[in-house]
Amino acid sequence: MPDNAGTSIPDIVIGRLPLYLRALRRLRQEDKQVTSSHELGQRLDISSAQIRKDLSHFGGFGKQGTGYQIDFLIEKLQVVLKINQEWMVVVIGAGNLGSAISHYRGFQDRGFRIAHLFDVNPAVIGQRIGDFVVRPISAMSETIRAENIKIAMLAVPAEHAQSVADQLVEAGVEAILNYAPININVPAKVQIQYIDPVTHLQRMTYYLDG
Amino acid sequence: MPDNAGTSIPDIVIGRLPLYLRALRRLRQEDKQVTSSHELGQRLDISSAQIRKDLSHFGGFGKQGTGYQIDFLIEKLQVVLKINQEWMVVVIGAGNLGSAISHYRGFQDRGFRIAHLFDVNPAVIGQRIGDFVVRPISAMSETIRAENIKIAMLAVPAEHAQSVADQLVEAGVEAILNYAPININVPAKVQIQYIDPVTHLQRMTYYLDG
DNA sequence: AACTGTGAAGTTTTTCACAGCC
DNA sequence: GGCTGTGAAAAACTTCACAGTT
Repeated sequence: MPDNAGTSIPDIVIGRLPLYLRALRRLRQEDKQVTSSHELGQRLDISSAQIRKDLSHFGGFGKQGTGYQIDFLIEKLQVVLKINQEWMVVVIGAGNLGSAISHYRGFQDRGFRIAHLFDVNPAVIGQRIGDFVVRPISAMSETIRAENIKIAMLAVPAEHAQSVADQLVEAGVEAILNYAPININVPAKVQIQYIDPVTHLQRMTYYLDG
Repeated sequence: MPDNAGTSIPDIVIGRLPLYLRALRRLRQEDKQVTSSHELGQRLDISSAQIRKDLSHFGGFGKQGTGYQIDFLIEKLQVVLKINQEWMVVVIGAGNLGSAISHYRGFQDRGFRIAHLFDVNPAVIGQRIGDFVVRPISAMSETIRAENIKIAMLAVPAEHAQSVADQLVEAGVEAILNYAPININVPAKVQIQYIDPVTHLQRMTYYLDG
């Protein structure tokens, strides 16, 4: 759980902002200038009251009778989420998953740039994957420290996830996106998020008949 | 939102069960036989009361004074989640992401088997990716119907996600795991879950300084 | 002694509903 | 007329705390 001591804004609200942002950018792509809590809500399957209340935590971004200026709201949300800047990210693990992450072009225009790709396997170190040359994990801590990198994506086998995470934290990383299907423990000040497709699938099968 | 009309068990509870299951399997790997709500909670960063209450929705799986038999609880949770069977899954999109998904070996022992991999691009149709030969998307609906497949993983570009999802639903798919960074609309009876790494990253940057 | 299962209490989150503005 | 922002009400969720069991 994120440390909310200083602010009063619920984490669950923060978690919805990226969804609003994604939908807003989509609307802009469709050449819309203005939207409403109702329209956004319909797209996201979230009530309009919810959206208005969430946004109201950060100031009055809308206009009565009119709605929200899409460009303006995008800008504001980017500032709130601190993605009105580009964050450098490292990827650990150059297997199938790390490789797919490294090839993905969708980070760049949403606030993130992959700076390095590390792996422990001598067979892949030095090889080119996407725009990166795989670097040895032995150089990881030093690089992270030298470049003041705060965010890591972890795509190593489950059995190594905890120890690599420990190294990342020790090197100064403050946010980890863990793709390994295992819980890892980090200090409270370090942010952690998980991506495990199987948990999503298992959540859905509950509702299927069969 | 899943349709909870019939049952009274909150979706948020269902969403935690896969996490319990994952942790339990880990404990078993460590050769433990028995655990407690306290031990599980510590690993998952969830309160022990929460875990006990969640599990109590499905019956008394534990023993006072002792805790939970790990094998027994795993079995019970698998039945609750309906993964005491193997679900066939199709993957749509054979790009970097679809390819990584198709190579991933972690589905099999958690209740899912990839049956087919589809793509629209003639250049990749017929090619081998992992254990699969990429099939044309034109054959998708018929195959899904013929094999009574209920689950799909969607790894196509955002601009095609909605139309492919429509086809999937039309063909009888009842659960979609969408990797495209866009919201899609499906009938209420169809389950949908999203995987978008960027939303996770954006949620974490809010808490970083800088 | 250790731990579960659970009502009751407490907290958080969502929805309602409407005053106020464009 | 349409829409936001927001207190107040309602609903959902989590934690407490303890009786009961092994």
